[in-house]
Amino acid sequence: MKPRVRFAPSPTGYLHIGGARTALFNWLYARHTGGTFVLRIEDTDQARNSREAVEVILQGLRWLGLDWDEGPVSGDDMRAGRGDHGPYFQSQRGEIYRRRIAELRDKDAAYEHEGALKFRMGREPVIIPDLVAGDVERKLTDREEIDPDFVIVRSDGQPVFHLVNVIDDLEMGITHVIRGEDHLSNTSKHIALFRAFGVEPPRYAHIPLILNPDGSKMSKRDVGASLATYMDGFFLPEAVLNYLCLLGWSPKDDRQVLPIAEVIEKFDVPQILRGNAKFDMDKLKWLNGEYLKTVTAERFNALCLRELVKAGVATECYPAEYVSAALATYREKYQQLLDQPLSAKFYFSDDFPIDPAAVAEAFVPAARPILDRLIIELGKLAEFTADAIQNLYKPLSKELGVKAGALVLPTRVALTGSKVGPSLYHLMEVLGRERVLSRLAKAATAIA
RNA sequence: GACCCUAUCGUCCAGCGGUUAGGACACUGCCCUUUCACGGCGGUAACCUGGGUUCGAAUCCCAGUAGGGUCGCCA
Repeated sequence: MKPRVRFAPSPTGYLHIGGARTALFNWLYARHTGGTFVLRIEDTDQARNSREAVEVILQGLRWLGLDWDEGPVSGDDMRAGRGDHGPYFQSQRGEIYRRRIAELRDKDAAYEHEGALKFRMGREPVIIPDLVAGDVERKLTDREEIDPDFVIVRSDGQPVFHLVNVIDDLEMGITHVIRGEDHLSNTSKHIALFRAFGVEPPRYAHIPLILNPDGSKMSKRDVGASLATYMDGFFLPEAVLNYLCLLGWSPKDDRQVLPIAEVIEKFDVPQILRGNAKFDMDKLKWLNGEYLKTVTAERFNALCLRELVKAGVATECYPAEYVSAALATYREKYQQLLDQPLSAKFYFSDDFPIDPAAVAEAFVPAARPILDRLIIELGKLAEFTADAIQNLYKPLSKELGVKAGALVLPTRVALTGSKVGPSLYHLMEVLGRERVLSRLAKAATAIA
């Protein structure tokens, strides 16, 4: 029988990075085994539910490329969905729950207590055969020792998580439950529930949690906790996915950059690591950079443009070829554009930020004759290309008996307002002779 | 308080009885270079502690310690 796995998030309005990894591991296992990946929305908590919150989850999974075989297709139409084990929203499965609750009552596995319905839990330790942690013997805690039974239907008639989760997994024919380790202790309850229904529980695999760098639990407000951070930021989904694969799983061959197809091929549940992992944004960024190197100019430009728009740099009045040529000079130094998007403004406006320290260092009196000479020579250049400009600067510095930096620095500061930036000769070619000459002239005048 | 999981460089992983304990990120030295990057070549840095088992333990067992999780009419 082919495995059937599921990702069952609660629509809270954001997709947690840990949740994304849980989805990833389920997806990987399904794809590795040729099984089925089911998406089920656990929206029993009416208070924090909305179509938008469901959309956040669907869009997050789609962004990562984690396609599901069964489940909702949109948050708007909760009736529509792929698969024949629906509905895939718990809020629409009331009838199923009622039937199963009646079954437990009939079997005397549950009883009423203060308006609620409680499940008769055994007192013996439960063996949880976990694919990651091994056989776990779960004994009762001291509080459970007093009363091992637990509520499965609230006094307001709403069934609780433990119950609906088990019923859904049972009805949907889930064979492997791959979920966060925070559920490990509760699994004894789930196993007991399955047995009460007269069904063997699925196989369980509890994966370790993702922690903050300081070791604390990663929660909503922590840096990098929400997938939106990456979707809205300068990140490639394949890089995020790759990083997540490396957190708690390893290809065993010391490689870091792995195509997802290869991960699918190698992935298996028993190889998942047992310990929690701390989130390392630096490594994710490095990995992102590795992927960025291989991406098409179109995708790269789209990311850059989004950052420029955020920073208020208008590019729309420039020809597409110009914008694209300008962004190309940031290809190998995207980090700079990211950290300081305004530093790229010199391409799109004469009113760009100017670093006073750079001006003080570059526009010394000795720079005046150099700039004047450069203006003349650049004006005479037959072709205003990076190569031609470079071939002008090098000999000229020799002729003037100064280091190349003596020409380069004033030029760079005059053109960009900064000491750092893309390759000077290339950015000059992109900027074009007219803009270059006018900015150099302005700088030369300022020195005098 | 009880129960459960975990424990190799700062971080993520490799190691599964005998290794100079390996790779990556980060940090750092040198080279390349018009700046900043990229890249290339190096460097610093780890087996939590204490008992066992064994000729021999990072590797197996136990305890302690530490970190995380769970014990809800939250999911």
